[in-house]
Amino acid sequence: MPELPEVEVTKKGISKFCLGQKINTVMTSGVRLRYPIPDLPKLLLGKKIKVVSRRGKYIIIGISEGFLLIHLGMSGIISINKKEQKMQKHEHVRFYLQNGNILSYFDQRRFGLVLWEKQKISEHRLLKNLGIEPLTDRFDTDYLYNLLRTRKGAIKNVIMNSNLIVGIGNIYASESLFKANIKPTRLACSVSKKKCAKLCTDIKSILQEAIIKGGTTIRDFKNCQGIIGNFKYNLKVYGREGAECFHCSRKIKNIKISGRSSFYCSNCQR
DNA sequence: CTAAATACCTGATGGC
DNA sequence: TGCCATCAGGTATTTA
Repeated sequence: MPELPEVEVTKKGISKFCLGQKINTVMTSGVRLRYPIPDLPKLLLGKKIKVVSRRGKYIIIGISEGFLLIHLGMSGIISINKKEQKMQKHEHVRFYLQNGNILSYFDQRRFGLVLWEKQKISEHRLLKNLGIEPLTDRFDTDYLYNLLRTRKGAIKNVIMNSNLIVGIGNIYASESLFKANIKPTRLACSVSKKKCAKLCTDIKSILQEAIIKGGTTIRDFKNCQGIIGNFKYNLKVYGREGAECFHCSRKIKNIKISGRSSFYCSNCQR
């Protein structure tokens, strides 16, 4: 489900409710996510939330003496509410905060994770090999060109590889490549420097706009206050198989690239 | 080293 | 109604 924009929206949303808050109670489902959930009640009771940040699609919550590392997988949602109720289906972690807010982590498919890390967070095995943040200034034409020039795989796979660039998933890969007029199957090494310049700015503008729109909700995604994202109205190719290209009116195609649906216009993208 | 396939889950959907 | 196959926003691990 969530790519960089959805994770950023989630992170921003929960920050204002949790920053500086002490954790009064912790509950867990006892069900295993991608990895087993650690003994959070023992670890976090009475501790204070100091910082909330994001690295790629990971949310990092800094709490006295350690970090909570959270990933939403395909179906994860973090919600904030105030009223007490029974643990719900697919609710795996719940924090009762001092200010009365209850923060819950839901994940239907359980591809996500909630881990506790006491060491330096950037050294964590799941974070240390992550690629560049696409919304930083360091991610520019030269950086992208140098990344692509040596890769023989499909450009779509390369920009989705989180060890190279973080945060771009199946939706925003298709959308960025459409905007840059690059066919998703094109070999990365065959993309010219001029095209790299366009792709670089298009990736940034797509992600930025998606954040502003509150993310993309196809089916499940909601921000921490239960509000869906509206970037789906900006989608030009994703999910539009058989519909007319907004630019040239030809039919949008859907092919599999490494097993993932990939939408594009065979006329506008080369 | 790179690139593609596989496995991990639940649930929705469509064909027969 | 039921059953089966396929699909879904991710990614660590395995295989080639």
